Amino acid sequence: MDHDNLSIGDLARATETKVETVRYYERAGLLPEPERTAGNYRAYRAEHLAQLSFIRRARDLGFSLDQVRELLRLADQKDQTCAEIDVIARGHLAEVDRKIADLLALGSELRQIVGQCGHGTVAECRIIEALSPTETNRPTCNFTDLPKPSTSQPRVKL
Amino acid sequence: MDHDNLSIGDLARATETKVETVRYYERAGLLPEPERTAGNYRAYRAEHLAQLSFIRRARDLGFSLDQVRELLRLADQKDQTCAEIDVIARGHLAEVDRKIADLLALGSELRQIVGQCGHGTVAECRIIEALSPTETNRPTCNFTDLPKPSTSQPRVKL
DNA sequence: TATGCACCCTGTAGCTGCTACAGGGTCAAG
DNA sequence: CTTGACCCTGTAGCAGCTACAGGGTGCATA
Repeated sequence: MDHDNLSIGDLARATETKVETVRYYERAGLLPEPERTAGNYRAYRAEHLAQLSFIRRARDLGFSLDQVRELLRLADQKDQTCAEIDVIARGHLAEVDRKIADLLALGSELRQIVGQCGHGTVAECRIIEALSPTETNRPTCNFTDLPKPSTSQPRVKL
Repeated sequence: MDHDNLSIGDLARATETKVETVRYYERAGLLPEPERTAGNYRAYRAEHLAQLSFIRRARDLGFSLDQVRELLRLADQKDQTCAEIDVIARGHLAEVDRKIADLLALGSELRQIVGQCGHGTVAECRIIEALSPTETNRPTCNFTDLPKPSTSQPRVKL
């Protein structure tokens, strides 16, 4: 590849991305289609490198691909206010905080269960017991009085 | 459905699971194939309800389907020690703790970035700036001195 | 000149854990 | 006899990649 063009492999190495992922981002509309060489190789330039770096950094910070697409679009409108950018970033932060709270709750529940294990036989295992339906923890079902469908919260996404 | 059999809908309601998910668990080998009625309907019994409750509880605690399969298998060997169960549970707890740590780090980084936003134009937006490659934050690339592929840590799974 | 090797291309399938159809069959009530 | 709620199978979709298969390109070396 000549002096100011980068092959897909160069770009991938420079951003610690897999080659397949770079192609995936192109298909997904996150990275513009680059020029091609005579041999049909992708030929990237500095702007692609900058854009892919931006994408990677945003991904590292946990933004979804949709959010990254939005951020890229907004980042291009240099004279607009950054209110929308702020909304995306704050929304994502709120999501991260929510996940931390969920995981903390989960972690303490798990820790409690694990802490009770007496290292005996499976029959007396408190972990299995904690997972099994008990008198107080049994799903409501005496085969005649089933509960109605409930719209419960979606469960924690790990 | 007769007096001590449950239809898939009954089972789903009793465990707050979608019908499709129950069938999925069967295909995935988590739930044994039940008997069928004359009309080819699945006919579940109390043991299926107990097992599905176990699965749901384990899933709520964030165990993977593979882990749940293992737990179910181990839970069946009542006279063995629960050492393997303990290993799975502790391993999962360690994973949850790791994710919490990752998310806390991520959250504080995000909070710092968001806190710097001056609500001006995109051109001066500190959020975009934080995402962009900078002098100190640029991917190593002067087009002649590219870094070698590095085996970095996998990024945080949100 | 041949050949080997590293790299590139496209296209497709796989991963997790569901969820959502489409296009049909079953069954009890009215 | 129709309506409606349920059930069946099979397949495709979501995110965000990752991993081939089956080929082509480009450069160094024997």
